[in-house]
Amino acid sequence: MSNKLNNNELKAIGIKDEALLEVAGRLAKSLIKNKTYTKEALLAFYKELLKNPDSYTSNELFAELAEEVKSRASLFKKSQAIVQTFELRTNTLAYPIYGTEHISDDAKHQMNAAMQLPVAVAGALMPDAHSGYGLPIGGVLATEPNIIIPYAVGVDIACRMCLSVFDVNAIFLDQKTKLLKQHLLDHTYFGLDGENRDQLSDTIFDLPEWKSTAQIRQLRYKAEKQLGTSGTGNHFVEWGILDITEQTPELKLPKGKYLALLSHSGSRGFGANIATHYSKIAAEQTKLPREAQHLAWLDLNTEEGQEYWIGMNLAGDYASACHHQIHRRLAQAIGSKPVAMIENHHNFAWKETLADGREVMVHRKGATPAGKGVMGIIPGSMTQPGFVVRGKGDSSSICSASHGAGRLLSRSKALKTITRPELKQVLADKGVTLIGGDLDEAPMVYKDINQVMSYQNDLVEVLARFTPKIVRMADPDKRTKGWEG
DNA sequence: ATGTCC
Repeated sequence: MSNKLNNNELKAIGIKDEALLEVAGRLAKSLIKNKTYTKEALLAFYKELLKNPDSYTSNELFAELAEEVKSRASLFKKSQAIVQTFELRTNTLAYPIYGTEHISDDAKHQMNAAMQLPVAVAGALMPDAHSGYGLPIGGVLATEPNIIIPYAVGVDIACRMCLSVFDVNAIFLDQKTKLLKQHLLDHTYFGLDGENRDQLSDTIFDLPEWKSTAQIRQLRYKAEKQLGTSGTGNHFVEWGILDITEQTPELKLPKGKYLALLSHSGSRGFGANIATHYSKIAAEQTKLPREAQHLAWLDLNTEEGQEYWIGMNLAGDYASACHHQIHRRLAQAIGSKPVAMIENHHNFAWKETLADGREVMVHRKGATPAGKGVMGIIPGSMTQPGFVVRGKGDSSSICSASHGAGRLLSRSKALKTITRPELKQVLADKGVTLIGGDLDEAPMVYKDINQVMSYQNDLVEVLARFTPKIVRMADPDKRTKGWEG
């Protein structure tokens, strides 16, 4: 006879989400083991507690479960906060646009709307900008310091880059192409793959923030399963050649060509849930005219604002941990350790101080932090180089730079116009091996990165150039078309 | 970006 209640038995009486299952299961194990309750008696008791959690919040044994049930009930309750309606300013705050001739009018109109928000302080549009949801991708927006706009951070909170540099000659890439390709196949997981793989241990879940809100507790199990996985769309893990052109302490190595690993991904389902949940709450609390409705904000001086801030920052730490898992697995596979690691968020918000001394909240949605001396990575495409950069601290750009080349073609247009043979040809011409990847991520959907970089000479200094050689992305979307090799 | 339509 089992001495514990299994998840199916608990689910049958209505204990469904992961955080509740954990608490109820743990409690059951000890109470049944020490014979305080029989299984049947405890199930009956749980049913009663679910109906009436308030009656058990001061019960020594069951307070934790009762509180958890109560917090679950209030999670999606409509916020009691005051609904406030705002008008846009009639004047649009001026902002610089880098590479304006290659940026769509859509993206500019979206940025204009952001610069009419009553909470806007400053902004800038990066040379890879294109239209997004709310703030354009490539948009930088500084607001009053107590304001946070979920859609100016983006749905993939802490989408970020991570580069590992190995003290291994780049010749290794040609000599061991097959082996390196196999390592990517064995040690990277995209989309929903790999949720049941063996995990490396990680201290990320020791953070107390995982216990901070009901939503975060509820998402923890999913986050554990997805730790160290990549997403879909433009996410990738790739081996390539890092050509160090400036000797600098940050890159540790002398000028030359080295093996390097570059990854692009974010906070997976965890961050997406935080983002959509608080975007809804922001839209309920902050009513704005139609052209700015997706720029609704939360005030950090409210409970909801504080919760988003905690969730966003935890998503940042989680996304970073995901990259580190990927890099650890692949470093182990090649039997080496990186001598340097460069990384940066490009969908995030930070409390910063402008050059004139004003305290602000800087939202970067598809923009690389480029404060003075701050290291970052600006990827190009599968067939164009990415760049290791050091920020110059340029104040007009709000210490920011582009987060890549930027899209030239929308996903839908790319899927209609680019063919599989065209993609194969361009990869063959450039000597790039691709595992997975759909036509809407083909290199020709992106702007010319060299041109994009030419617009940001005042914003960043290039220290090294990364050329992708073996790329892994999510498999093509099976609903649109198959991948036949 | 997201178990991409609850």
